[in-house]
Amino acid sequence: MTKDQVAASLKEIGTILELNGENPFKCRAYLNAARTLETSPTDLAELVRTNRLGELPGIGDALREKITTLVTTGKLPYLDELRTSIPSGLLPLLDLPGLGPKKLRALREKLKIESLEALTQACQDGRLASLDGFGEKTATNLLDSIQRRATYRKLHRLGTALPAAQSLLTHLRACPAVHQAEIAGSLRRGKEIVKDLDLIASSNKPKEVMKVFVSAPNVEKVVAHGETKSSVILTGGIPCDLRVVPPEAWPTALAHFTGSKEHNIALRQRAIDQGLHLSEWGLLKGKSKTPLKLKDEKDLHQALGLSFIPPELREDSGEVAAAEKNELPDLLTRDQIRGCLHNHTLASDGQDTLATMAQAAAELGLDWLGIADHSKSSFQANGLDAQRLEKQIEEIGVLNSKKPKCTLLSGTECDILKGGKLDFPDSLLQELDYVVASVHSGFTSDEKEMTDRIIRAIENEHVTCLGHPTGRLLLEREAYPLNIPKILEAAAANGTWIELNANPWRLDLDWRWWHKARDLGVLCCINPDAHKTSHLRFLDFGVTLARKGWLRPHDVINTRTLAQLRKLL
DNA sequence: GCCGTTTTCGGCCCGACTGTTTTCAGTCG
Repeated sequence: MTKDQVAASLKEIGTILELNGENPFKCRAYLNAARTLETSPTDLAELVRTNRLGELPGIGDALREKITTLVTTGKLPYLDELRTSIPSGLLPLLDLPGLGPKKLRALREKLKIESLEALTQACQDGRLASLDGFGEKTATNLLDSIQRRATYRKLHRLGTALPAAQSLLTHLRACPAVHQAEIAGSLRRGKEIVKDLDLIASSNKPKEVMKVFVSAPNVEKVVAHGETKSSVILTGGIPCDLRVVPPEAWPTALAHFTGSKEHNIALRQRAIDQGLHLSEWGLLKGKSKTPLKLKDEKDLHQALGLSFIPPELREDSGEVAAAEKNELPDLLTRDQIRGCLHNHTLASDGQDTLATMAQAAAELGLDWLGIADHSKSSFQANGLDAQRLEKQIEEIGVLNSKKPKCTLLSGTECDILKGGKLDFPDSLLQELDYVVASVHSGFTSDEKEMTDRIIRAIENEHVTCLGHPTGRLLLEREAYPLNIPKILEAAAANGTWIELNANPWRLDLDWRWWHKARDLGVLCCINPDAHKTSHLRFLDFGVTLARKGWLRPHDVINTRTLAQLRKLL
């Protein structure tokens, strides 16, 4: 059983226990363990084999035993038994906003509700409203939730969420009552997928700010409208929360609403250990009612004995311990990016010419731009054959002879065929400045086959960089099965770079692996995979995700000057 | 169910909003 499958099983246990009215802390222990596994970059099978599971935080004897059983046998009698205690239609009901374990339990015991249909019926015929603790409003809201279910459940890619948040932010900042306003939540932490948008503002007139917020042009429905907190659904279905705090609470509030939840818990625990009390309203010393004076988040972290923790790192994955020892990495920044390697033109499936792409890259401040059009086996993308590629190499030579602001490099995005053979012969590959090798076919292979296939390409001396390593399309297509630790080791052994594909649909390799990759000595290449000039801006997403993966400037080849790059190549 | 250099038992982050209530439980982030 894979790590994600084990994590899903633990989550299921925690949820069923909640529904059965178990001790909430016991439930949380299972949910915490699931998260620990999901975020741990280590190989689960390896941990089990070497009996080191217990070293993970939050995993004690009971969980170690259950995880071991899951990994080695693929089953868990305890979970099977739990499943028989609840009907299959019950769990999905928990996804409805406003319906938690306690209410669902009451509905099940008093009204025998065990499915969406039964719930809808009870809301409509008045039985639900007549229950203790329920009422008319609850029934209406639940019916509304059921109707909007698809919308509420939707997740959103960074590429769509960020522009929506920025436009709301502009709307808020135009309000004179607003002191400061910022994007918070998972979006500020640079998550590749977000559930909702979190905005925060400081003001002495919160009511006015809230009024401006709920009446913003792209608000479709107001879910909650309070003095300091409101929730809306935007057209397109993205939920958005706004919190408004007085200006003096800005640093603690910004930190609080940026999260993550787990990071916040770690910080609050740290505050308690130091005789302090931390909440969104401020940092209090002992029994004092007056918050310490803080200028910004840096001040807050300092007051807790920490160096400043950038938002991207706040996932409770070692950042607090590193900040305590002043060992946080000096993260990559956008202005350090000088070029990128994986871009397309009209020759294959891109929409702009070589010259236009070079011009656009220069306008973004890039010194060098690699062109890597598809190879011949990618028929669907009008891949180049040897002859057309030779012609492109010549064209690039001509353009470069005019000494443009941004120098072009000749490359290819060469298909890795089944079995690991490349789509072009070595004799052609060696004429190029570099080679990005990617998989575009045969996604149904099993893990071993796909891993071997890719490693064979990594071992080819002409392959510079592995393109979009897992082939995932966020919220659309799963990654193909791959042993990523093995891929990373092969890349390290052969000096092959790994792409961080910055297209918001991909963001592949996933940020969760980069810390490990970095420690293995694997170099990262951030690539927009641009199919038109406007896509070059995807580099911003790439930088965010690289930061999230703890990458420093020298871990990323995009920071090299053209001369340094040529030497490396 | 996990955890511990004050604790091996008794804690486990903290607060806003809603809807149902006359003081609070449930849900959410």
